[in-house]
Amino acid sequence: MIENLVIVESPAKARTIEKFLGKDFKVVSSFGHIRDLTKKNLGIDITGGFVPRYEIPKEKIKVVNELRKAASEAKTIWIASDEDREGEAIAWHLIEVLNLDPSQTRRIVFHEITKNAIEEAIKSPRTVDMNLVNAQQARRILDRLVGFEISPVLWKKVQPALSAGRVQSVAVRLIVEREREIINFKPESSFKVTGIFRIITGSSNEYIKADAATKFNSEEEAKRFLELCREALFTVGNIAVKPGTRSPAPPFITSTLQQEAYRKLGFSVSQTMALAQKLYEEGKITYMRTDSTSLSKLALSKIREVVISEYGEKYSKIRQYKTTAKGAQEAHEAIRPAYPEKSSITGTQAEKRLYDLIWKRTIASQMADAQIERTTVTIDMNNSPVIFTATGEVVLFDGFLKVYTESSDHDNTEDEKAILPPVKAGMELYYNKITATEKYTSPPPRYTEASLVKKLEELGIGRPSTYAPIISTIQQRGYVTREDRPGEKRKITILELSEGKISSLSKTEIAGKEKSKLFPKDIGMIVNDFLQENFTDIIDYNFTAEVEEQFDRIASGKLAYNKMLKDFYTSFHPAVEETLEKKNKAKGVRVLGTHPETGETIIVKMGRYGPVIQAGDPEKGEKPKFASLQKDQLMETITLEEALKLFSLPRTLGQLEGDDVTVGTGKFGPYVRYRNKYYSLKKNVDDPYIITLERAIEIIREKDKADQQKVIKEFNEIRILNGRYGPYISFKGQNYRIPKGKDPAGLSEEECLDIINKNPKKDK
DNA sequence: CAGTGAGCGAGCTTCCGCTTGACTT
Repeated sequence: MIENLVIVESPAKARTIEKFLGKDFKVVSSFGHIRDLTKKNLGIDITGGFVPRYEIPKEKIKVVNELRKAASEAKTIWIASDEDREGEAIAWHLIEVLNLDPSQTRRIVFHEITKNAIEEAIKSPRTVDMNLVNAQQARRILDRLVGFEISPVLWKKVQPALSAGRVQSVAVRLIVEREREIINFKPESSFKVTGIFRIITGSSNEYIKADAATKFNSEEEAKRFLELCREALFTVGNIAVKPGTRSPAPPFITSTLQQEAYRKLGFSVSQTMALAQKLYEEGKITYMRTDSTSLSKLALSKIREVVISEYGEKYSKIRQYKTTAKGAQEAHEAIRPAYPEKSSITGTQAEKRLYDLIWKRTIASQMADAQIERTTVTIDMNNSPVIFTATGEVVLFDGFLKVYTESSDHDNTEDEKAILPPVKAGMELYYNKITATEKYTSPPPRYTEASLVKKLEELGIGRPSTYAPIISTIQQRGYVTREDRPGEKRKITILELSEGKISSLSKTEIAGKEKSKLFPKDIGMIVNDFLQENFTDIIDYNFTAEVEEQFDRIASGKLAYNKMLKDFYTSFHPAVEETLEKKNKAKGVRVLGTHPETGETIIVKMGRYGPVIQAGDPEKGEKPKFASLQKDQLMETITLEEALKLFSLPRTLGQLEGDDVTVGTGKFGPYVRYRNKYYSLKKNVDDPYIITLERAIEIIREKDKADQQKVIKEFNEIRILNGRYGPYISFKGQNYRIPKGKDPAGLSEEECLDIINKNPKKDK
């Protein structure tokens, strides 16, 4: 018999708490929720008043059995799940499932994991808050209704295996709408003028870099201005010195950690979370799924000690940050080092770097403001109203900047903060060089995983535990893809005034180059438009915020959960029925034009295997021809010209030793085909539309040569090959590893068979 | 590895939010 059993959500938390509580307490973990709506069907009795039907998922049966056993052996049971909506529901499910006797069950919560806080919590137990539980049930049921009623509509009206939901559909919408803004964006160019001026101070020359405050719309205007500059007398006008301060960013929460780890370390959202999980389990950082920026009292005083001993008293400033995230539940502390005095840890390189980031951010958050002096100098011209301005920045006191500066999403390479030379008003300046550079306006940026999380958080959509899964779901469904794009070359003109001469040169720059950005795919755009048309309210950016308000009213006992659900359902469900009944299948059909030779109508649509262009209308008795779109083409932007080009493949280039050499493009990109063998074209080198027979033969010869070297030995169906990871055995489409210490070239057929039989093949 | 785009129908797919392991290569 155990005296006390404490149940928490996380096993790592259980381990920590057990240390504080002495031998009368046993601490176990529920591993999150233990019960959920039935998986196979809707799991809700709608006519009975939105009564949920719960079941214990298969993977949770073992945990539940262990909890049952532990509970039956304990005198008093303390349920210490998180103090938020989900945590309260977990507590209630535990009581129900374990059939706990209320007289020997206590609900407790603690806000920080310290001996003191836990002992305090145990002194003041309470009962389960059923209003809060009902708010969670309403949330759960609403999400199930939306997901399980709309998804089947998509299976019927768009494509099988698609999905829709309160959160994922909005995430997709953000990406689709951003892409459309980019598609419709028309870049405009103007000329930005920058001068390097010389001042004479004593015997030496010093230089000052300044930008003209006016931009010029055309090359002619820019040139005329440079002509003025050639003749102008430049003098220092105004000198304005402004003191300023900068304050540190608050400690990390899940979303800001994901953003900074992406910006500073290049980690993906899921990578960051996996690393943070590891650090948490090893007791190196506090819990990594949190929406609260607050730090415990104990942590604050520890951090203060670290700041003072490392940097001195005047660098220290205690700050408590207010949590600003919409819908934050604040069940945990901010993400911080468990032991702030440890500025580094042992572990992999990635773990060390993430820890370092968390440590710096936490320490900096408790440091003094930086004191800055910003100087703006204007330079006047005697023959033009245009002024030049130069700004310089001097850090008078670095404060938190000594440790950490937050990064931004936009690369501000131009924003260098120089120190200005000593100038006085009225001083004469001489130009050294003045350039007018053509600059294009840029479209709004595509989302990265991390900036999408930021946006979702601003909208109050999704939770710290779901940001990473949302991103993988919308990619798995094929709605969006994370990709690099090479960008396109663009010509720009630069005018330069130097030593009285104006010269013009043209340069190329790369525009629209992208790395690891989220792009919508055709099916994502079709589903988005379909939802927009038929379920406008659900994918409204404010939908979550509105239902959250109602959940809050349920939590405070002002609204009955089934009343809320009934009101929602009576307006939602008819839209489902009506869409099923009246709407045609959404294929995203768009007419591109007519074929210039045959006169057939060319359309683009979503086919069974992906987006296709189609020439000819079967309803007019024409036999349609099809061609798949290329990976980088969108149904929304493909032109007639590009579409016609797609029909030109596959084509025959000519003959090699009496057999045809053809070129086409397939599932894995462009290829050359010869005697039933495929040869991939080199990426970014060969183009299937313009490749010559000579080049194709070169590719064939190269690959054949490589393949010959690939085969080490051959016995009937057994082949010993050289692969990417070294030699291996290939037999009937299965690959087998050669045991260490064996010479691949020296293997006999029997030895090979032996290896094959010892490694039974798996069905996949 | 590299094709496919007729139509029918059975049986399957799906949500969000809590939490960590199992499986090998």
